Amino acid sequence: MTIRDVAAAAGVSVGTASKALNDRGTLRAETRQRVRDAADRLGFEANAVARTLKVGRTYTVGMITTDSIGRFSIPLMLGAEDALGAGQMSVLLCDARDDPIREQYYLRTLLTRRVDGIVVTGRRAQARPPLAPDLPVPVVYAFVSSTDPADCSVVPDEAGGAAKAIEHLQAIGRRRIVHVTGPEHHSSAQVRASAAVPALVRPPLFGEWSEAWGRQAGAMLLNEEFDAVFAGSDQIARGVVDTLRSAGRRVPEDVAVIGFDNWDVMVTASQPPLSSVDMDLDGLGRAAANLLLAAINGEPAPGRHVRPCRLVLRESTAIAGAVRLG
Amino acid sequence: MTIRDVAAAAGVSVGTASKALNDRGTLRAETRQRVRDAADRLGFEANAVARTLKVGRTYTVGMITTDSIGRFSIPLMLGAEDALGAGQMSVLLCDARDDPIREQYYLRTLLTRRVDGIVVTGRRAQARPPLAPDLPVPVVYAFVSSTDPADCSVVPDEAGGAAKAIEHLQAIGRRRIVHVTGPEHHSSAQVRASAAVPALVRPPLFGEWSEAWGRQAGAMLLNEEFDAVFAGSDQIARGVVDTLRSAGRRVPEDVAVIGFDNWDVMVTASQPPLSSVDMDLDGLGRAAANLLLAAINGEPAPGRHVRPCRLVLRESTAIAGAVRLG
DNA sequence: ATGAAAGCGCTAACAG
DNA sequence: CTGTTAGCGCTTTCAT
Repeated sequence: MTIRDVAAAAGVSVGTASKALNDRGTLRAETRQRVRDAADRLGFEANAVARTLKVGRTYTVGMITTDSIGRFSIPLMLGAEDALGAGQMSVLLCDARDDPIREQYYLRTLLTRRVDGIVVTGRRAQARPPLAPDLPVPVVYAFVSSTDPADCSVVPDEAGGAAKAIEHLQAIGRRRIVHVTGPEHHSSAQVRASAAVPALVRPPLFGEWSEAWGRQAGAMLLNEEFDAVFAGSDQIARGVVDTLRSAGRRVPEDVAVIGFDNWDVMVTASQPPLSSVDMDLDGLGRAAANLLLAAINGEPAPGRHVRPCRLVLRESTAIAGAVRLG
Repeated sequence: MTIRDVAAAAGVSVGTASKALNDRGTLRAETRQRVRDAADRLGFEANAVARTLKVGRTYTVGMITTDSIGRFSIPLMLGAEDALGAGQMSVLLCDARDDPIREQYYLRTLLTRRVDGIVVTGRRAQARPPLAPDLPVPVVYAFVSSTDPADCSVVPDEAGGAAKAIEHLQAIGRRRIVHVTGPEHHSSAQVRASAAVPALVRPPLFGEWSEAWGRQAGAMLLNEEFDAVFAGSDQIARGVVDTLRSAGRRVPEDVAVIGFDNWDVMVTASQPPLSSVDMDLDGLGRAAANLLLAAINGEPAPGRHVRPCRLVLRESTAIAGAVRLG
């Protein structure tokens, strides 16, 4: 079943059939219709492979997730996939699992398949070395960024997000703010903590990205004076909240708590529901996709593109209340 | 940069170059090497599109996730992607978002691109109508299954998993078991509940797939007598545990609790960590991929392939203890 | 308005 | 052992 068969069925040449099917050239309306009818009748589906070979574009992009696909990559991927799909692009999925060998293998596969471009995503916001030097197709890094400043990366403004969280806590009257977050060596923990530090009543507590650590940190803080917690993640926030409430502190009346990530399952299951900083990963993925599409169309936008985070307010910081201490 | 350039650089014909690069035909070792050197020197990457057009296989499969990619599709996808990658297959990602229009659009895209096969995944274990009748390529359904029994589906044995959970609770001496689960109309809730019912001390409590519902159900149960809870999901289990503990019941001493899904972030964050039923979604994805590869190679295995669930035991059912009631 | 023909990059059958 | 050639299915000049 090729365009030959359609042409034969419609009694025209393949060239004419091609024009009819693609709305090109100048054809009599009647002819066009006749070809289309024949195509429908035969259930003809044009072979994209052949077209690709002819026109030189595959309308395909590769998506490499450096670390394994996790909670962060998903919204990124979906946003990107959706935006690319709107541009008629298909997405080849490559899960590199944090393995440089796999990454290079996938890269070669993608180049061999002549993708029009590549988006690289991953969990770690930290800058990473470029995929490879001098790639023949545009690459955009989403969430992860490249150490080469000439590469196109789109990243969340984590420092800005942290600042918004702090400002919000201050706006509801809190003055004694503490910060509990992930591992000190983790770039996101560092960036968020640095942005918060000027407003903190004590040095940040670094630990793990887990609820258990949140609970532990909460316990450690019980004999200190504070009226707000900015947590480096929703999981940590939830752990903190649990401990505080078990110890009789009211949230948000006694202590307001705000998390980071706005991970639905965490923020809604927490009691009370958590205010949080949303990095808009879906939008990030979309933005990355659009930058890639632009680059493919010859309008690259090199450099780091920083996108704002958004505050999502829920009960855990709901009550402005009075300033309770000091 | 085509094979022509390589041939020219090596001083051979394109045919010879092709053979050298693909280890076909009979060539002098020296010639073969000369061609390879030229290819390396020029950084030649064979054009997979052209090869595809010639040999008729794309070594690409489509992966359609019916509902949006979520917690369940991810391990499925990754398992499948990994297994397919081992077979040199690339994966085209299609997120249909529960929209039949999108699904059909993607299906056409995939057919147009001449994928060698399609895997369909999704969150709902419930059977769904086939993608389309008489597809020219093999399709396998993973987790979701097709209503057409002739289609190839691979699904978890949810009833068996529920039975294992119940047996485990009985094995540690529990006799008054209750079941709290998701919406009654949800196929997974039904299947799991049906398997549990003979062993239950009261009718199942149907509600939602949320922690909040688990808490609520826990509260409703407080004035009943029971020594074990089989929850339809880890989230529900966690909610139940929280309520029980707040009310002074010890888990697992007074009430053993087991969940379903073995969702790491839930089972580990719960206090105590939750025993759970694991559907081995990664293995499911792998199995689906292998069935698809087999079908592509002319050895289809039609029908429903049921895979066992696995019990993962943690503290929430850790203590055998004495039978406390009855 | 339509048809004929060249060619995208590669492989494979057939000559030499 | 190596070169020549004929396509894979489609698009696109260029004639007619």
